[in-house]
Order: sequence, then structure tokens, then C-alpha cells
Amino acid sequence: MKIATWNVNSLKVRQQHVIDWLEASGTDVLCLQELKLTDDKFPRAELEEKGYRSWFAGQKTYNGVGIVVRAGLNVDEDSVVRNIPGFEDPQQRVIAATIEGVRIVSAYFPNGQAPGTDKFAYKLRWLAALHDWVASEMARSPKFALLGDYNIAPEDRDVHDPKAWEGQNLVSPEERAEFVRLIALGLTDAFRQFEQPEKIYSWWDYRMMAFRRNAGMRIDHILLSKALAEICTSCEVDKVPRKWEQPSDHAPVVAQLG
DNA sequence: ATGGCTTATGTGATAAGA
Repeated sequence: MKIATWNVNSLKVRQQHVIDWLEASGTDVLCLQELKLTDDKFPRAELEEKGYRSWFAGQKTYNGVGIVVRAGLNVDEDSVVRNIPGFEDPQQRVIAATIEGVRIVSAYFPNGQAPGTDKFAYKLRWLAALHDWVASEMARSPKFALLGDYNIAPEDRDVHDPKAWEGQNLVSPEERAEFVRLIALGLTDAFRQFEQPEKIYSWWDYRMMAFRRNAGMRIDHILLSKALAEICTSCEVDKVPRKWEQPSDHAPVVAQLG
């Protein structure tokens, strides 16, 4: 099973990219973030036509997450959960489903704006709630995968210019500590399981020709429980869709299970 | 240089992203 995560920065604008990339990559389960549309605007029928079923939690203008699954894969309908249970939040940032016995979570972590702001405090509250919920999910589902836009670059090697970014949003010690706390639950960063070239990133600012300069950050991740990490044979960032016309500022991250 | 693009909303300027 090939699983992937992609922040599409508006599914309305990126609908054709998603369809093209699904077919080109052979992905079985695609976790989407930043749909930026309400549920009635989700292109469910269009994806169905191409052979994929979808589950999603959308809202107007901002956020919104989904899981797109190749038809034929077994999805437990009763397993679908939207948002972090017990964490009151109007922002649609989490959806989970059990697919072929694998607990899949698609998550859009808060951006946080800057340390010291209200949005940053919300990010830390959200991370704490996610941590506790993930712990309980892992206890129930040994095959567990947390995919999404984490809005955290875990280490300096995940940042094009660590000196310039030191202490700032996405790399601050508080955020990185929360990432480490997730890892401490028994999760593995699938990307770092394998030898990788240097300077691999998953997001590049639209401005300043950042993509051409490879001035990016690795903030989109696939974390796997032990049972899945053991059967994971590859994990890569696919930069190709970032070169397409009118691209998302994020590239998809893909992991092969089994 | 705290901007530089891109998107949504809505029809023009603002908010938000990272």
C-alpha cells in the first residue's frame, strides 16, 4: 500500500493536479490538507469517476482535510473520525479512517504565526491535544500512521537557512519538543528511515523564487508506528508537482508500505 | 526590507499562509 500526504492549498484550484498526481504516482491513500472549501464543494464525484473514494472535513475559506482512497481498498465506515475528540475546535484540521486495518490520520497542524502570539499558543494547545489522542489511538491500533502538514521542521537539516530561521516559527524549541514528544510515543519519521540526499524539503515560499533556489523547509511528514515502520520500504518527497503550472507551495510526501 | 506570492472573499482591500 502506497500512502501519501499533500497540502494542496485550495482543492478547488488543485483538483486536476490531485487527479493527475494520483494516477501518475500510483498512490492508494492520499491525505489532503488545506482544502479551503466546504463539504458541498468537495469534488467527490470527480474523484469517484477516477476510481477513488473520499472522506473529508471541510470549512469555508481556511483549513479542511481529507483522505482519498483507491476503490477496492477496505475502509471501515464506522472508523471515520473528524477533529480531535474532546478538543473543541471550529477549525477543521483532522480526519482519521481505518483502511485495510491501518489507522490513517490526515492532519493540518496550526501554522502558529510566530512564538508569543495567540496563534502560537493555540498551536501548542492543539499539539498537546493531538499527542494525547494519538497515544490512545496507537494503543487501539498497532498499525498507525500520522500524515500531514506538521508546520514543524524537526531539525536544522530540514531548513534551507537554519541560522536565519533560528528560534522562529516552524523551528522554535517548543514546537520541536512537541515533535519529539510525538516520536516518543513510538513513532518513526518514515523519511529519516532511509538514506536521503541533502537539502530535501516539502515546502517552498511562493515568493523570491524560493523553489528555484531550493529555499525550502521539510514540514510535511509521515510518522509510522513500529509495525508499519518495519514494513516501510521507501519514503520520498515528490518535487515534480511543485514544477507544474499554478502549483501548491507544498510537494507530496510518499511512503511505500510493504 | 517583516516584503517579496497565492488564495478566498467578493468586486477592492484585507487576512492568512509559513
